Amino acid sequence: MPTLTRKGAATRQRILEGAAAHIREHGVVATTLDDVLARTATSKSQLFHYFPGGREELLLAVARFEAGRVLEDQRPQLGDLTSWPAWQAWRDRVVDRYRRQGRLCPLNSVTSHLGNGTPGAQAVVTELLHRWQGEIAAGVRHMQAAGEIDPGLDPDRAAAALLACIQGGVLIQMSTGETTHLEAALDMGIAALRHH
Amino acid sequence: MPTLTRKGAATRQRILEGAAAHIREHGVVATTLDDVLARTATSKSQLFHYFPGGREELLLAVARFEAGRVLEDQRPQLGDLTSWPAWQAWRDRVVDRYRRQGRLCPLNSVTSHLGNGTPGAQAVVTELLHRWQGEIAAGVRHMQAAGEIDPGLDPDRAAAALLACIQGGVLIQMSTGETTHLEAALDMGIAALRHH
DNA sequence: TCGAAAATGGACTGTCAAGTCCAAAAGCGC
DNA sequence: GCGCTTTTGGACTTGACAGTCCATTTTCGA
Repeated sequence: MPTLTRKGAATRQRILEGAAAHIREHGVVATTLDDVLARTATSKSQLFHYFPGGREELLLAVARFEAGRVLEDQRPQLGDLTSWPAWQAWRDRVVDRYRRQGRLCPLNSVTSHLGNGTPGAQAVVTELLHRWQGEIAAGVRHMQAAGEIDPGLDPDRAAAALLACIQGGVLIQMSTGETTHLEAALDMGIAALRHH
Repeated sequence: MPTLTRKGAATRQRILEGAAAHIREHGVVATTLDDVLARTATSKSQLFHYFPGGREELLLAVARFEAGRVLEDQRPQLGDLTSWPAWQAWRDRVVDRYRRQGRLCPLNSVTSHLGNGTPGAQAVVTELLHRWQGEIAAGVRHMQAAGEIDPGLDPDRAAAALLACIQGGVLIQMSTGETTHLEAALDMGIAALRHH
């Protein structure tokens, strides 16, 4: 593994971001290496220099890149679920994020194309889900400590359910283009926390 | 469109089911027309005779085929959500169905590969979702009529939320292999109906 | 400034799979 | 059984795209 010079690192990053952008716009299936090359003004040898594993390695890198954005896009609300208005603000932020994103979910797209069973893809997704669920659970615990949520509720299980609500809502949005299901599911999930 | 003889219809069906089976086992990406031909003991000309649109038309047909199974696999419980034990039985059936299916969701796989925006794919999925949600909503209404659910609850919105719970739970199962999220989300969704 | 290591350009190859074509066989209404 | 339509076999064409290779240029530490 050769050490990267400043220029090399920049090129690698350019390829990665270009690939991510192209995938976000056109989907994985319609993204060839040549597309990425053209868009980023790089050559084949560069791509294979920085991603020796070729297409597969590049896709995995894109998956990691996109996974990193998911939680960041929910900041700072996700880390501050300390009051009911804060939960509502987070809910709005999530809905807004996915409404903006539109019908394409790059992460889902990439990982399902890579095969969900692939070790690499699986690692990226499960780690994201795990952290996501952990942050929600932390919010639940905080509300429990504040006496706002029944202490008998299992925070992890509740967070798991809420996470599924989001995933399902987004998945449905992929097909319908509407965020109504996402909103309904999130509202129901949060309401369930309050009235357990 | 030539009229199909008995033999022709059988061949067409054989190709369709063979393609669906191969996709369920190996995923869309790893399914070529030649694979399908080999498995179904047919020739190229036959495939293009019955599916003039080629691969794309075949995939769409597979999507329709798989979509048709989804609700059928939830019978008879889905059509009979008339008591809390019945809801529980349905919940168990859904969990069981997806546990059996394992990590591959043929429908999701096919449609996301076809592109969720494609008119054909979109029609198949939205119609399935619509009918699914309708059946759940009918169950909610029935329980409302029986005085078991708060009549102030919007049945369609509740059904939308519950549907999102399922979709999200299944999506997470694709990556993790576990049905814990699906179970947690369904339980929460049904509990929300009771305690609204 | 010099030389090794890294970065780059781009032509070239090989593979694989979708889709075409035509001639031969089988089915079906009469 | 006759003739028209449907069905079938399978070779062939075409195109696309991942991945390879090597010569050349640039970077960067000593």
